[in-house]
Amino acid sequence: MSVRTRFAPSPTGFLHVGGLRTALYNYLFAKKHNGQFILRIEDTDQTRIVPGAVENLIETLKWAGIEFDEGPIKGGPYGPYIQSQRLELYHKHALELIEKGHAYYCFCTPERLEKMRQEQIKSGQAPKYDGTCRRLTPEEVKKKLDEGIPKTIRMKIPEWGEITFNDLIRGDVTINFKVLDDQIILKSDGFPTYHLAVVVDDHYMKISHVIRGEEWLPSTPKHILLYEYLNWEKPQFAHLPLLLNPDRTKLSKRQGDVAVEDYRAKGYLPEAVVNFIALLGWNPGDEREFFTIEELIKEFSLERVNKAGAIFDIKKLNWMNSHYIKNYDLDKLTQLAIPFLKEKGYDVSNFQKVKIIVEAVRTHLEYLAQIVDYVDVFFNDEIRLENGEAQEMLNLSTTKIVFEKFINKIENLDTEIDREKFKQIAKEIQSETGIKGKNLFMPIRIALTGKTHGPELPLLVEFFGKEKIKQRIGKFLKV
RNA sequence: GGCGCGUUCGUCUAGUGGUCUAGGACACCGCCCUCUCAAGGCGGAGAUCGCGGGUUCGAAUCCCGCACGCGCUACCA
Repeated sequence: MSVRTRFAPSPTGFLHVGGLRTALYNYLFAKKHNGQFILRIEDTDQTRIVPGAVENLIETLKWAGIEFDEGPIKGGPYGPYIQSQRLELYHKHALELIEKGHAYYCFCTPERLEKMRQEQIKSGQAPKYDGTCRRLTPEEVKKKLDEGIPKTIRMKIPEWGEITFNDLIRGDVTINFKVLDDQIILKSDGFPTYHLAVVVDDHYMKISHVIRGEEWLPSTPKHILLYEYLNWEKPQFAHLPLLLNPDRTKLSKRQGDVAVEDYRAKGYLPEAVVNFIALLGWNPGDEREFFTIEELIKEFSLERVNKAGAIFDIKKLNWMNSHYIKNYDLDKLTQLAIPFLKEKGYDVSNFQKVKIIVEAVRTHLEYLAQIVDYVDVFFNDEIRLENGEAQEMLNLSTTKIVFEKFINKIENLDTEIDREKFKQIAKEIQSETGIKGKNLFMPIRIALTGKTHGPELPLLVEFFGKEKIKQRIGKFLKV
């Protein structure tokens, strides 16, 4: 049987980093086994739907490099892949469950249910459906149905016994039926709840492995029961540990960014985000840390997924992202950096110049949005000495010689200056005058920028070009 | 409250009975490199393996209990 996994988010907003990891693991597992990865939209709660969320979800997965084989828009042999378009299927099987005696109509109002729950909690009991409608006679049911009273359908949980299932990550898990509720599987608005929809869809879509968050572990017995009631073959289950806030609660807003889009907007690279997230809860068993998505596919296995939740450590993500920034294709990186510069009003019309800037400052960046903190030196034409040390360097007796030589050599250049030519010139000045090291370079840096530290000098020189250099150095030569 | 799952440096983790006086990475500190700032290289500090009992010649690794954390307990997913 071929491996088929799925990522099944509800379209309630942005893609959460935890969701991205779930999607990634599903994708990696499917691809590792030459299987298919399916995207399915679980929009059975009509009250929580956010317009545009599906498009956004797809776009974000695409950004991350996670491609699905079947899903909304793209289609596939087992569609539609949006649950709100599969309602008849859920109805059909809900009815089948009633016929087989595994489910029943419930006419209890939400108000009564809520009141019942409150009383149960108050008296120290576990909140649980009291079974009122489970005990209705067929005649009573027919009568209420004929009267058109709003109804839901509940699945029957056996009154005693327990169920044990094997989780690929946690091993055998046993849960007693006593603690399970007669869950509503079809709501009064005609939509299924998660429990019915997930089982029906996973069956029809031939999902072989259900890989999802740990929050689903306690309700897995309900799903297994449904498979058994419907006489369907069960998939394998794997429940992933949760991603946590620094205070160990479930990763959430309010404690930093949780939407993948937030990271994208700040200029985190998709390769870095995917690499980092893959390592939160999984490791290759050796000490490698950097992986392309292809390498992840090759290495991934559920056996090496951890059981305990992992704190989302932004510092380590920053380190990993900075590593990717340092090694990224410079043209691509420049393209990605341009919007941040543009937004601050910097002139980005000359791509080659911008490229020099990016090359010069990339070692400082944890994420691209930070680039604007380092580029002032390239765009500010008003040179002002930043401190006494700068002045002291300029006062050095050797400085005047360096400046004169430098300008002279620049003027004799029949082409524009670049980093290599600058290095050559510096070498010449050194051999001709004996001035070297700090006394040679620092005055030039200061004359060009006013500052005693900054980007690599050869790149600054290449960026400014002959004219600007002559202007700036000339200014200090006159004084 | 009930049920379930989990627990190795601050964080991500390696570890499946002896090679663990517990390894790697991030962050932190120092040194080297260097015109500067970064980057990079090298090194340092940092974990009584949640606690208590067992089993065993020997336990981070197996068993039991406890504690703590998290999750679930909806006509939400």
